[in-house]
Amino acid sequence: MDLAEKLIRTKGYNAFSYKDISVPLQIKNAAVHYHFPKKSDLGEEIILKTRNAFKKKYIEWEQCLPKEKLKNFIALYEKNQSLNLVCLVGALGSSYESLPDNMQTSLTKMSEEIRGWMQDVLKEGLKKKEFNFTETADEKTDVVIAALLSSLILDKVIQKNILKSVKASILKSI
Amino acid sequence: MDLAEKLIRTKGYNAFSYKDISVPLQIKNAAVHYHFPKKSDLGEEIILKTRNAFKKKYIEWEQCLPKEKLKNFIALYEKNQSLNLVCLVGALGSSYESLPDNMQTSLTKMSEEIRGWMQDVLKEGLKKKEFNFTETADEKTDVVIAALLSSLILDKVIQKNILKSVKASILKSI
DNA sequence: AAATATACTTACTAATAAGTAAGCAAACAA
DNA sequence: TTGTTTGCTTACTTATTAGTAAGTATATTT
Repeated sequence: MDLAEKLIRTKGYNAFSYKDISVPLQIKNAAVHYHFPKKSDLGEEIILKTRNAFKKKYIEWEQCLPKEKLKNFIALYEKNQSLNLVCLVGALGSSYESLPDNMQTSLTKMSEEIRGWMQDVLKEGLKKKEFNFTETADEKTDVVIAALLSSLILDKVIQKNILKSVKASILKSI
Repeated sequence: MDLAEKLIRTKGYNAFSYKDISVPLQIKNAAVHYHFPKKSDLGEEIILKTRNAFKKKYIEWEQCLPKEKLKNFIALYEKNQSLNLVCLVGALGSSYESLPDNMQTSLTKMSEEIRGWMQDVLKEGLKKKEFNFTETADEKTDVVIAALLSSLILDKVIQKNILKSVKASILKSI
């Protein structure tokens, strides 16, 4: 699953095959099919795994102040950047129409959960006067999650540290 | 080319084949190969076409004030949204590693051009006191282009009007 | 009028893809 | 100790993919 996830997040879901997993692991193609009968089963499991990992994180951060939560969230992207990986939503979402139904559904649910969490963080920060941006929390949420998502893509394409700028801009404007 | 572009921007480069072009056009597979011997030739041509279209646009906007230029740029994304298409950089960039060399190169060049243009617009707006954000123009550039890019992806995944929020947030914070 | 270029079609090839059915060895449970 | 489950392998099938070689009809140029 780790290998498959890395492949999805560098080459995309449609550009990797079970051979890309079986060869490095020195097993046969059919062994992969034993664990994940269909490629979409593997794809869905990876989404669920990522979603659970995020859930674990934000439970861990529950006692943090909003600004700290936001910084922790950005740190997740910095981790991805250091591993040269785009985020899963970006990797899969850009070819949403080509995804099997079960993957579309679980990707949508995960994305909604992340967005909902960020809305809560920004609202809490506004209430606690830790933040004082002029937009509504919902509007700000969408710029923040959108900008972070793309920054990992643009990092690769432009080969500049886009995430660094995005982080600076978010923290200054919040 | 229009058909191929649409396929790339809905399903991704690796999820479409020449059959997806030849069948609707009622021609044979080999006819497509006659015009674009390799799939990567077609891919590159689409990038160059998009780049030229953008160049034409920003030359058209040369006399506009910075804020107007920014609004025109956002309107490009609104157009894409209405057609249910993600932008080309998002569609291709998220699977950058899987792209043929010639496509990587031309995608990078186009993205740099867009980013450079936006940097100029924001610097000009700052100088003319039309904008007064606290970040540097270079930092703000990266949030703006990143947020717009993702908004079209997230629109599909979350099925909410993310671009609308992003637009509102950008215009309020600038 | 002859030569040539254009835009295909027909008919393939070689490679790779996802997926399956049947068999087998080792671990484990009754 | 016998039976069953687990985790594979072997050996396929079927479909699709990118790409090509050779031929053909229609224009266009010389």
